[in-house]
Amino acid sequence: MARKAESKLTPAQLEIMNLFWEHGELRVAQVRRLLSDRRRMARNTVQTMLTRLVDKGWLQSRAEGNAFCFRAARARKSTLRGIVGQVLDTAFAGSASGLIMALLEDRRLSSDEAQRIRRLIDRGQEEKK
Amino acid sequence: MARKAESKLTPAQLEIMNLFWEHGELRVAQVRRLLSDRRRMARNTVQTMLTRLVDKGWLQSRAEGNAFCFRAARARKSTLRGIVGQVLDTAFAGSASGLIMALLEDRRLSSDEAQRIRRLIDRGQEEKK
DNA sequence: TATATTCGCCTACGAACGTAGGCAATGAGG
DNA sequence: CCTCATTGCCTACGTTCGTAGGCGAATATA
Repeated sequence: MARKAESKLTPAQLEIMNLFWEHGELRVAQVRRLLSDRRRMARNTVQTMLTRLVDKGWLQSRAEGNAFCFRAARARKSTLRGIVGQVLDTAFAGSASGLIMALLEDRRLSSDEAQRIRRLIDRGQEEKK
Repeated sequence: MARKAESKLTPAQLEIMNLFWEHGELRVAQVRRLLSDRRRMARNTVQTMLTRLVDKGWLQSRAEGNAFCFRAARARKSTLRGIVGQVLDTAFAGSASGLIMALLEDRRLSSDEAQRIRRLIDRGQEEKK
């Protein structure tokens, strides 16, 4: 599949991408409205960001009547995988346990989450065999 | 402790900080030499980056003779914790298991690492009680 | 029909980054 | 004493990011 250069997303861009992954297809005004809860910005700011995200291949746009519809061009899953991989390499020298250690220092897990994670690890181990 | 605004490190900056966390106190020329393995840059480029890192409180400098010595001003551990926390919030909406899931999808763990991580989780759970 | 709203597009601007050139001082070697 | 390499400091330049203003077209509304 040759992931193409993965031009890292900034936090603000990621925040926008999250909207698309959650809501599917959106128009500029909708993005702005959804975003307004946590981050107020002018219409043109949103427009610019969307345009740039299209330029870099994170969004696709489709003309619908007089306006435009945007939607995510890459899956959330693989994107997050890329982000984690990036952090893993640059900050933790590839040590997954190092990363998880930092994670656990920062946040206490709920028993529920701990359980879930344990299952994930076990499953990963099984597949490997 | 009031972590002060944590003005995020870029990948290049993190690469430099890693050198300081590993080697302690360094001068410009040394940084450049250590860096040259993976990233060749002019002396002044290194100098500029160090100056900026000092400005932002990531490094401290100390005059020694005619030259300067730099060293990390913040601990590696808390910095990494901050980075992970940032990713956790912006990309995974605070879901630690989501992050770990992405991690496990990207890399197969060695049995060794899996074991270590399980221990980390168990320990976290014990402390909580 | 006249006015207000919505939208796309072009342009801009300050900050931060990565990159680096050039100059002045200082110290080492001949 | 003169020359050369090292180092600090100031300045600069192209790019990306976040922010947004303004113009013109289309659409809705009075």
